[in-house]
Amino acid sequence: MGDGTTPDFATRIGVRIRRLRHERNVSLSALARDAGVGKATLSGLEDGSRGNPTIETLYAIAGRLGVPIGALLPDPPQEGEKPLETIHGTAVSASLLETFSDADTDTELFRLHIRPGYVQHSPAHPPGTVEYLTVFTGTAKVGPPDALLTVGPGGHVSWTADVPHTYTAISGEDVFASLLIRTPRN
Amino acid sequence: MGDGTTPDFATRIGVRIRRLRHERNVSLSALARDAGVGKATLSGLEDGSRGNPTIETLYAIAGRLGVPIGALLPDPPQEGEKPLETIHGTAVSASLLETFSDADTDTELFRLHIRPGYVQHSPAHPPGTVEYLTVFTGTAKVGPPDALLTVGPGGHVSWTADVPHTYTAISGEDVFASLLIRTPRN
DNA sequence: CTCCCCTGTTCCGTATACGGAACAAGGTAC
DNA sequence: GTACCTTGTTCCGTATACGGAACAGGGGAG
Repeated sequence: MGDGTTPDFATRIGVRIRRLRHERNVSLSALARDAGVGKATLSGLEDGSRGNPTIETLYAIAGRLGVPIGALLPDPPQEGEKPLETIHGTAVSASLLETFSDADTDTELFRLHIRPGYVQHSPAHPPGTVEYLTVFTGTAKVGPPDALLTVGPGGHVSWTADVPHTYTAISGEDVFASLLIRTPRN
Repeated sequence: MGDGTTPDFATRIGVRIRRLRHERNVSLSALARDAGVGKATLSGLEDGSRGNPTIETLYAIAGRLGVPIGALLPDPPQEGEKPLETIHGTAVSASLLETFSDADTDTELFRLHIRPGYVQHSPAHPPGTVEYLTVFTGTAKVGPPDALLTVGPGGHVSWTADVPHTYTAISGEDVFASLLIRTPRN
């Protein structure tokens, strides 16, 4: 490996950890102790000599710093242009930004890009699934074919997505939006 | 280690990877090859027998799947209560889930928890900043003091946040919500 | 049937991330 | 001065994550 990965990958993580640690005025020893990792590990990580930490290690450190893992890492990988083809993505590309599980619901947050000129079809999701769309730029027409909703910049709509539904960018403009999909568990 | 970490930590990652892979209709072999990791590694990761992957491995896989690292991981660690210093969080804890930069705007996505019984004050953000709040549970009253907005479960509001504003959970119920803050750059 | 290409799993030697311990250096107390 | 507590670094044996290779099984093609 090591080829696709950025060269200074190691140091970048180290710098972020050290910065976050200093912001909180905790010593290396203290953070290591509280996070349950060896001082050697943390020291090596921070100065970049230990390049490739384990998730468990990173988790412990991030947890103790009160930040999500993502905050410790260089910007998302996104090799080349693989935006994550959603369902049959000619019109829509969706990047899954985050998933989190509440007591009885799974939530997925996507960042959505709808290209004009096509209609994106999405099949029915499990019963009770609700989608929340917040549009930042452009105007979109979304929802079940018999109950399409139009939503412009700054607008927000939601619909139950347990029936087939579509996404369309209208007025020839690209649509950028965030999409939250909430699925009841079981 | 292994004490603070959830027990099924390993399997959770595996399940997510497998689900994302299946959604994309790629085989394990293909993903392993394209991501530049061993099939053994990926296989073990997916079925949970390989519990504690290296960041480099996870990065390669996430990159190839087109998702940020966070999407592969169980909920943010957040040991104890270290919610990422909001403003002066007695009433609100906010976890920064993701930040992304568009051409001229920085977007921050928070997961918000508003505790009832207090009023959370937030100072003015830079001019042009807009906040988008989507409430999942509870009812919140938010916005500038002279233009408070009430929003219940499933509801969504937005307001320009370049003036001081407040967050309150009303009706004695905890509010869980997602908050997007969009700040124009320069 | 054989041959080929694919699937995902398991085996195993090597590389390395891990934490405990020892360490030098800097403060403070007395 | 000594004694003690920090700080962050380095040494080193052990545990383990890694990928290459071998593997069993499933479809087609002919």
